[in-house]
Amino acid sequence: MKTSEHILDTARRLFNERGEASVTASDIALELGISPGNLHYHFKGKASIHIAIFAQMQRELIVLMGPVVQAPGLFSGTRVTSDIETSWLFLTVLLEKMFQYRYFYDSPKTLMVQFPEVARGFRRLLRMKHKSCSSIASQLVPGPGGLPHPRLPNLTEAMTLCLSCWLAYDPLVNPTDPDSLRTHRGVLQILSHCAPYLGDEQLDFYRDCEALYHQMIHEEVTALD
Amino acid sequence: MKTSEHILDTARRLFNERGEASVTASDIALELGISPGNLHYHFKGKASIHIAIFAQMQRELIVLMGPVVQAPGLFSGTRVTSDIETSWLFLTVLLEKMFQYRYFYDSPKTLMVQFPEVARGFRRLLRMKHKSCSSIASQLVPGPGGLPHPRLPNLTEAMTLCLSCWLAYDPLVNPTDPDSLRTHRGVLQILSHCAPYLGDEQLDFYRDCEALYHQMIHEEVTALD
DNA sequence: GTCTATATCGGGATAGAC
DNA sequence: GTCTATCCCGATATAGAC
Repeated sequence: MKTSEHILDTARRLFNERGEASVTASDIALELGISPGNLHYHFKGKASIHIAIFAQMQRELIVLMGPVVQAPGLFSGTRVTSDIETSWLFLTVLLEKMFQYRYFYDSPKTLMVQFPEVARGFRRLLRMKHKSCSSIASQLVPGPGGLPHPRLPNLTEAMTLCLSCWLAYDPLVNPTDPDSLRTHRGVLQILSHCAPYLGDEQLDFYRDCEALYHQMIHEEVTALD
Repeated sequence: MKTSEHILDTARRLFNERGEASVTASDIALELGISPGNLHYHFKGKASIHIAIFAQMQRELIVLMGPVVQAPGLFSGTRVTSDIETSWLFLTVLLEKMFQYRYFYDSPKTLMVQFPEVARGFRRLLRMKHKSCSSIASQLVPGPGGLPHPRLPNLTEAMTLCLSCWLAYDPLVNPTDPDSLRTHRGVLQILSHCAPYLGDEQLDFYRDCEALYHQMIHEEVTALD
């Protein structure tokens, strides 16, 4: 593995753990066991590290969401339950990937004001998240007579907001929860917006997920004892 | 008006406009037309300014939410429509107050990791927001036979998330919107979570609000022409 | 309370040897 | 590619006159 990749990995980890603002270039070098001068040889300051990490995140998220955005038919399974199962899996993978870059979602503004290309990229990702949520919602909540449900725009907006802000919000409410629980609860919270409209079969699956979640909480509590 | 109050006002304005991270103590002094030395006489660095501004926000938000949190009966009007009207007004005032301190909601983590007292205060405010949303939701969405609605916890959580994150999220989607529109849309978005459960009379009021919102957008567009 | 001038400190950038 | 050593600069803190 190349040094430059090591640098990006370590930087991302420190940003996630300690908060972007309180990590200096020297901190990253120290953690890696290389000299600040050497780090500067690979990346000219924190700025270029941020650009590189964001580009990495953008590539990986586009790989995930691209198919869904371009072909909404991906979510058109034949069985009723396949819709919500597929949505559940998709959101889990998406949220886990975002979690790897969670420092960014703590304060998107900070990096967006500094780097225009990050701002553009983030808006693009946000549009893709919006389309992904729209895809999910229109599959799970069909309108009357094949038409879109009248509340679909509102529903999509709420789900996109939840998807975008979950990683910043949940740690404030539940600071000590383990990562897997956080992701799982996030997916549930996003899907819960569709709950009032779900049919019986879909609702069963949703309730299975909820039960699984409560079971995870229980295991977590007993593990702490 | 005392100099120290001027300092807090100017600091808050600059933080909101340019982002907290990119405003230095000297910037604040320059904007006020006083010397950096004089500013340092009143507040020992940016840190104590942040503490003071947060304390101010906390006081004002507690004044707003205190009555609602302590006496949920505040929202128990006799007319059906009074519930949603009162909720609409309450959320509007609350969101407008939060808007005055919006720089904080762009990156709560940043200040929370630096100052433990801010972290504690913010969690307290978050719990009050949660209770406020719970109050609103339980009024608008009564369960069967006087019991709480089975989906009330989920609904409350979604509304609290929306209330907490709106000021950070909406500017990313609609960067150029005027402030009043942003607040109004935020209130609508929070209340929209209750829409699937609203009765006819309440739904009428909600639709009136939506119509008003679309009218505001139209006026905004024509004003730009 | 307010100013000017100066000191300090830390992160980031650079030079040159290996 | 990597190191050590040094320089630079911006933000903050301090000293002392008015």
